[in-house]
Amino acid sequence: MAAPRAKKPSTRKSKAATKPKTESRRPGRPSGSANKQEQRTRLLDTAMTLFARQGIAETSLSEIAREAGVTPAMVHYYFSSRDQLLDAVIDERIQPRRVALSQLFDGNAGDPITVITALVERVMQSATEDPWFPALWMREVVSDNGLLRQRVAERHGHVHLQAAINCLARWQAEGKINPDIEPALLFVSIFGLVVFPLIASKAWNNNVVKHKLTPDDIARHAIALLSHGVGPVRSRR
Amino acid sequence: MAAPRAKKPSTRKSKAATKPKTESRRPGRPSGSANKQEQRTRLLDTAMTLFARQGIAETSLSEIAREAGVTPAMVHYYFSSRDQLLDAVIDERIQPRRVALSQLFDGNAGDPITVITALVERVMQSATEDPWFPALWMREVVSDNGLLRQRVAERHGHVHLQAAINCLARWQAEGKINPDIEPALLFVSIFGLVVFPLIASKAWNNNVVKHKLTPDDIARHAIALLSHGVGPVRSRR
Amino acid sequence: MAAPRAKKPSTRKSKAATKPKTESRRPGRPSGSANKQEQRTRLLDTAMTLFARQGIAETSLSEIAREAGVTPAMVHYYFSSRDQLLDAVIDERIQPRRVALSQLFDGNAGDPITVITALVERVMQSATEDPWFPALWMREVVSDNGLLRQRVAERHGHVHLQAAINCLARWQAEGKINPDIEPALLFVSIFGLVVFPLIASKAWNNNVVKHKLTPDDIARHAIALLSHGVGPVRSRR
Amino acid sequence: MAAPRAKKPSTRKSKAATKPKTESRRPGRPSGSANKQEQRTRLLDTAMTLFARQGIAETSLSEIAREAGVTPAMVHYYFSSRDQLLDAVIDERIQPRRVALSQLFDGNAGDPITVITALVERVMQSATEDPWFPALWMREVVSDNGLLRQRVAERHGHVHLQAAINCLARWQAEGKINPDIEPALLFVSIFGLVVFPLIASKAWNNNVVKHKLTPDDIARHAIALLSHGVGPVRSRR
DNA sequence: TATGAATGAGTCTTCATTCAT
DNA sequence: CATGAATGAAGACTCATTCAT
Repeated sequence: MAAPRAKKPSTRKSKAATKPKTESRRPGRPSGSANKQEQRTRLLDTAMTLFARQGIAETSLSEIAREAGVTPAMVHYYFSSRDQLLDAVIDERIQPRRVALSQLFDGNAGDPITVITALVERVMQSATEDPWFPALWMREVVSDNGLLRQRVAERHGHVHLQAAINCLARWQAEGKINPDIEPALLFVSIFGLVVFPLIASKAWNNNVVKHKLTPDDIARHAIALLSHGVGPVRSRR
Repeated sequence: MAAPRAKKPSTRKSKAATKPKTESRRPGRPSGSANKQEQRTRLLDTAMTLFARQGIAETSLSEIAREAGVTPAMVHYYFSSRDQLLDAVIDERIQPRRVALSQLFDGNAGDPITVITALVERVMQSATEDPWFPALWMREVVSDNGLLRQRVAERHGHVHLQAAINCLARWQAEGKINPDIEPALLFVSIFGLVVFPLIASKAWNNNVVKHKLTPDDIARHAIALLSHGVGPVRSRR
Repeated sequence: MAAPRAKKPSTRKSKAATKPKTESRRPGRPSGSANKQEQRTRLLDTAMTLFARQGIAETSLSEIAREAGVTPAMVHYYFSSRDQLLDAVIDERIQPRRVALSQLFDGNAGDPITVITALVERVMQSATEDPWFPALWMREVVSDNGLLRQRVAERHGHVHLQAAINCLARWQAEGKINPDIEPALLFVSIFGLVVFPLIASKAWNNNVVKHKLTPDDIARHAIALLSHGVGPVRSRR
Repeated sequence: MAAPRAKKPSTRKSKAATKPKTESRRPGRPSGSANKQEQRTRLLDTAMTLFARQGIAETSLSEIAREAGVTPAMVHYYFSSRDQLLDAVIDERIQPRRVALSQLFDGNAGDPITVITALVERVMQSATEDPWFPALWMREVVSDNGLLRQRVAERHGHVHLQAAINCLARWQAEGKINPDIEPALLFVSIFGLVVFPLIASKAWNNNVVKHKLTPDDIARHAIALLSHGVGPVRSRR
């Protein structure tokens, strides 16, 4: 019935170091007595943060409750079960982003590079707005056995994705895209080209690489790669 | 001390559907009395399979034991603890692959495209040889909070990766690589360009895309993208 | 972190014979719905009883739960861990008694014999009031490797004991106490002179000794020994 | 079936600090290939040491094996079971001492004080010869729920003790002993008067008491108390 | 004679979930 | 509306013990 989660992750994972310990409010009478909807949102936010920080399976409801300063029973009260909490995560946080990203291809005006550049930037922006975005997406949404992957597909299918792919395929048919490229994979490739480096570089700074890589560096890198491949830029036309 | 793992994942996850249930041998006096090393290898293999299929946190030692047809106590006998099992996974399965992949850049002879193509093919080959490779790598090794990420870094650092990056940087300095590309990210980008589509396409077939994508399709796609970007191929030279 | 305890003691130990099996209430919805503090106290009482009856290491949390008619998880609910249960035992049962006994020397009025007699009687009384007192004290509090010894010292030190010793030393300086006696040892000697015989005689009756020794017999014995030593009473003055 | 023992005592007990880590021989081919009897004796010695250091329930057979530099299976080989190891401990280490101590009263010549003094000294000597003596005796042999108490009684009864008590009773009848003293308790009182202080003072030095108490101090204290009680020495004769 | 491999039973602990209040 | 109390189920781990070699 319940969704997987793990023991207190007393692993060597850099948790202690990572966790900024948001001054976990002690339970008790809610200070502002926020209305139900606000409270729910707050809990969901807390969940997203912890899910991204430690992984979904590694985060218990008690942990979420503690971090949000409420009782574990209250998390249940608001979401009925762990399972439904995950559904809420998907419906209210994941799916809207999926739609927003795919929609860039909707008014399939413009040339590929423009739209793709926009996509890269939109992804980058998402990552900046919601700190949970890259980690959670990569590990739980697109990973093969990610805890949300199957659920996302079951609940919302791939309609928007399909539309984007169709657009790419049309472009390819029109000769605007390298024919060796597989349109269905292109969308996810673009995505990977942003998220993968974003995450990989996170733990590196001052170690593997000398200077800290900014989101802009990563976006530029992705766009460069997508625009011309690895090779040096050839003379235009 | 112990690494995270999850309760019996009785989630909606398509587990039941996914699990091919390899006719889990019932425990009992060992039939073949394999020697200790073989037995250990068998257990490690089982662990890799389950870790890739369900995720590490979602796989209990009992599950591994059951799947391998031994008692849970025996898993302990061979690995002493969950923690050390993960260390074994890293030292004996993950790290060798990390090294092998990076080493392609060692004799940094040849031009970028050749080496990169070789890398793509080697990754593809790894994925074919070891079914656990893509899923485990993506979710546990490179994901931000992957259960192996930190541990891999702690145990083995990034020496080989560094060497590969240096090679790429040299090429860039020699004008063989697009200057807008970030060498440090390139390696992981190449990787992502294979693994991401590999995984993403897995659940799609007959759904998002009409024809089943073969490993070759994916490799061709990746190489095309890396060679020239999305744009149509320009006149050679 | 966890404190030692032992496997089901299915030894030859006379356990089965000894255990009066207090009609272990079956778990289930609480009949009387005692408030939390009462419940906690009841559990602590059960723990003290079993700890005294079998030893601390030999008593598992499940055993305590069973005896108290609750689930093992509930013992955790009330004490969080085996370790903290032991801390509760010390803080709420052991230390108060330590203080009470030492305090007899506080208003150091009166002559040695009077105070010492009072001490003997107070110890005797403790043993009568709390059946767990002698056994637990001897085996776990004062024994060299008793499971509580170190913990008691760490949590509460020896302040009161020190005060009592100071009082004894003062009396000795005033010539009221045999100069060959070591004041620091006297306190524990008195204690031992009551507890040791109390415990030793417990299993003897009708065996080593013909008539059952009452607490009074033991107290008289201890006081006689402390007052004049083994020798026959010499002419007064 | 098995006798109680505990988990790896990862308690706060000062183990780490206490354990002198006798350079635990690694298992392997026995160096000297000692004959069976010697080997057995060595194992028993190791067991006594650990039992005294940590308690019986807290010492696993593996621990004994490790400390002795043999395999756990070998401990079994030599003693057949945990239970029988305890029996060996009793028959070969405990009981001989019990007899030796009681025998002091055998040739009931001499006056009480002389014999009692001899007893105190013999106990003291035992404690010096065998480091395990005081701790083990107090916690496992005489404590109410000591793991050896019942077993000792079952295996060897109290014959010698009885003889000693008879001797004391006779002396009392002859007016050589304070009539308020209970002869049956006197023996154990004498014992307690040495062992109790011996153990209690162990952890104190430089803390509760300023100067380190030597065995001689303790013996003198015990004899003083036994000879004249706490009061100042009255005019001799 | 000795031991490596294996296991069953039992420990502490954590969690999602329920329910009466 | 919220929660304190309680529990069943499961997980990692440890140990004494067996047995084939």
